[in-house]
Amino acid sequence: MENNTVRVRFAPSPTGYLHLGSLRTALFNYLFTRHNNGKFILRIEDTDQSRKIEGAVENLINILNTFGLTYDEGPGAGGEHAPYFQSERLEIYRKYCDELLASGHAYYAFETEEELEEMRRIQQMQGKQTMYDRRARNLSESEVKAKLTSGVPHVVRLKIPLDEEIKFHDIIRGNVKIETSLVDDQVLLKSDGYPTYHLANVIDDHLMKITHIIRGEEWLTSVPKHIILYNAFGWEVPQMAHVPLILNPDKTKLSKRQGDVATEDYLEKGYLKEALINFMALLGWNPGEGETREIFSLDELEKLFNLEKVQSSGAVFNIEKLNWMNGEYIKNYNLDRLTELSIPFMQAAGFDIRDREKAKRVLHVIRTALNRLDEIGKHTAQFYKEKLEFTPEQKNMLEEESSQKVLRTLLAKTEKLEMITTANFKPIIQEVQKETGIKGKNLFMPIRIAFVAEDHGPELGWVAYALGKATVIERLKCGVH
RNA sequence: GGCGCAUUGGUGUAAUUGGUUAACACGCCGCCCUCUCAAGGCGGAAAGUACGGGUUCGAUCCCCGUAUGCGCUACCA
Repeated sequence: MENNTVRVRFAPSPTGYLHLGSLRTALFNYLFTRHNNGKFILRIEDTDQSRKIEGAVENLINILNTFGLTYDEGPGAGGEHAPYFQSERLEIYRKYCDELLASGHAYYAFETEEELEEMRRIQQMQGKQTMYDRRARNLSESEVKAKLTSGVPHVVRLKIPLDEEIKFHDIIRGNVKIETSLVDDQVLLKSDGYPTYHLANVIDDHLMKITHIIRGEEWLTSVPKHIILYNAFGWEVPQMAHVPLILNPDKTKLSKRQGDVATEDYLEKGYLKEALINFMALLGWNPGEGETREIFSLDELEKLFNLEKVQSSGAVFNIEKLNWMNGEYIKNYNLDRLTELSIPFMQAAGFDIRDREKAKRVLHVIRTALNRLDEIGKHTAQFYKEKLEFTPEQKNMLEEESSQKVLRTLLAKTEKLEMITTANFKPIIQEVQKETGIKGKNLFMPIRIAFVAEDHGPELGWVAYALGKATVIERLKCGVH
């Protein structure tokens, strides 16, 4: 039973923020795991000492949690394959690397980075392809021993078999084959003693019993290196699925240069996590079979997701559609939760939101106009005016004889109301219309202006509801002479 | 340059094992609703499936070639 449990991993390197592409990779991994009742493992690939960033891991875990992409094993969650930080597994890599050295699948190399650069420069000048010329493969045993004992800095490289063809199957792309003559003798162990991605990744995936590797397409061409490693160790190769890239509008790989790529930034702008998840899931995947719905909860996605329906070509990140989808979520969200989420944005816009009930009413009334929570300020402002300031045109409108009639009649009727609800104010306006014979713009505009000193906004009945009876009465009294 | 992957309206996608007026959504345009702004409803423009060859009675779907795009080509992941 243990043997056929699906085990999947998300293995980011902590960069300080979660790239949208990584979010989607994490999501696909998560969905695949849950769909198959498997285990989701989080592993931190922090083998690049030069890119260490303080707090990056905490941030990453935080984000995964807020999106509900919970993992079964990993930092904080424990698990029998700990530690889950590659930087804490150095001895493991070293041990397996020694094995490779002993079996002749790997070898020591002593070139400095400068020498390698020089080598590449020459190759480039000669029009040859740039790759390690494998010179250290010819070092005699005694030469190697001498350099080692005298402490010359060294790396360990993978001995790629010459002239073989590596074939493999990718769940998303089908069969792929690559000539080994084109594959570089990859560095496995760096001179600082840290493993490269390739070594650490293969060892950990095997040790952690990963059954399916789901990662970005940019890894596709390095699969042969990994397969050679699995073979050298005599390990079974996990199944693989390389998901398409997320692209900029100009079809290049989604990058920082052309907008926000950090998931955090989207949260800050008031995109809801449910909308982000929903949208990212549909970027490169769809349920197929004529399904035309597009709004899916995480639960629904878990039920529907399968790797076979993942697209094989890159998907442009269409922010217009995200905006629409986010708007859909805002319109249909539980109002109390929406209010909670909105409070920080209202605060940021400088409103006094101590009255939660009012904030809730305001949200109820303006949510249809919203695509993002950070747009809240401009739609909410009219409900939080301390005192009204009228434009000359608005003043004229209020002074009109008919306007005064409308306001007076409305005031009398409003005072009789116990409280204003979403439904009971509109009928009152209609009564005013009947009694005064005034209708259309001449009926509504004076009221709107008297209420909020604005020409636009939600329908009047709702404006009154959001304002509350006390304010409505007060404003009407102000408007009447 | 080499290698790999990809290619359905502007964008995301759909199209039972080859047979559809090539569907849905976003965006865009128009109309309706309406005090305004949104939302909502209705409708429209927009791809003959990158191009060229095959295979087939028939190809978006299978095969080959070309073009284009992207990715990789580090002691980064």
